[in-house]
Amino acid sequence: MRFLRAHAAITRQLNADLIASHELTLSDYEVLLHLADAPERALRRIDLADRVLLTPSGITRLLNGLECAGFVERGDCASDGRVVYARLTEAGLEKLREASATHLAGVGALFTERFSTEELEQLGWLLARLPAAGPEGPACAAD
Amino acid sequence: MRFLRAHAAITRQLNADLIASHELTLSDYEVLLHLADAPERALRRIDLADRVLLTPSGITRLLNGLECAGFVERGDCASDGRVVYARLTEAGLEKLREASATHLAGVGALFTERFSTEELEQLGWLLARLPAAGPEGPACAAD
DNA sequence: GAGATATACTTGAGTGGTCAATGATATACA
DNA sequence: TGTATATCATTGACCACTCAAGTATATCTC
Repeated sequence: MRFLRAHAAITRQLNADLIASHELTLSDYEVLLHLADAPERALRRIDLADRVLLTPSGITRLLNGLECAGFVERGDCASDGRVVYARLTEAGLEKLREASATHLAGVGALFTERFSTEELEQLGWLLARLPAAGPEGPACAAD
Repeated sequence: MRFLRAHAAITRQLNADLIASHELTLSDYEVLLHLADAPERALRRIDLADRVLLTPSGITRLLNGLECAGFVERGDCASDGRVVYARLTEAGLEKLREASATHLAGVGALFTERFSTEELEQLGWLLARLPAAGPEGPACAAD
């Protein structure tokens, strides 16, 4: 209960901050982040879906927005005609850099300034035992 | 990051379980739970909004569904003409009882069986320091 | 007691996402 | 080689929710 409330409140907050300052959804941000971290700055849509916990159709629609804004571009795969890569553009990388300032400040206010290093470690350790918390993604150190 | 992922995955899971077995959203469930715990089993809509972290309009629409299903009824307030109470009906209480079996089993699988009592305490203690985690609500012990 | 201001709720329009169905390609195997 | 099955992506229909605006009632202050 408290866990659920806590998260809900936090995501809202971070999301609102991001939208207010950069017109980017928290999901948008996460997608950009994962792309920036991937080899060639490109990822198959389905892998993206896995990483940000969205359905494939959610990813399609989200990427429509980012492509339209010029932050991400589509790319075909030579060896598999079914896949369509999402590749981060220079503009997207730039946008991510700007947005990360906001986001990291928000995260800082919520976590870093609120807990000691040991507490953060403890928290991370506990949460890692939840299913689907999955392997480390980019920027885990900060969150 | 991990925190956000963990929560997102968990809420989805619990929500899906609840919908599959009782056609109830996780928010619906939380509303019923708060009502059951309130004096007279009734709450002002705005208080409900605070407790389940939804906007007033979200509550209005959610309650439309629950009223339509007969789980909640509207009630005027004698001393303040603006407020409309949401009161849990017998059917609603019954529904809550059924649903809580599912929900608590889900929570159990995710938390209770995964952490020791001390760890749960630790987790609760850490999370309580997050903003908006707010005061204890009903059933906090289990979550 | 008459505004001005604040509070409780609802509504219309829009958003971010889901699910189920579809099309296209890839893989496995008789 | 051809058919069955699985996988990747997209689309249409829908849902839960938000925001901004509107209505109605309450409270405060002069």
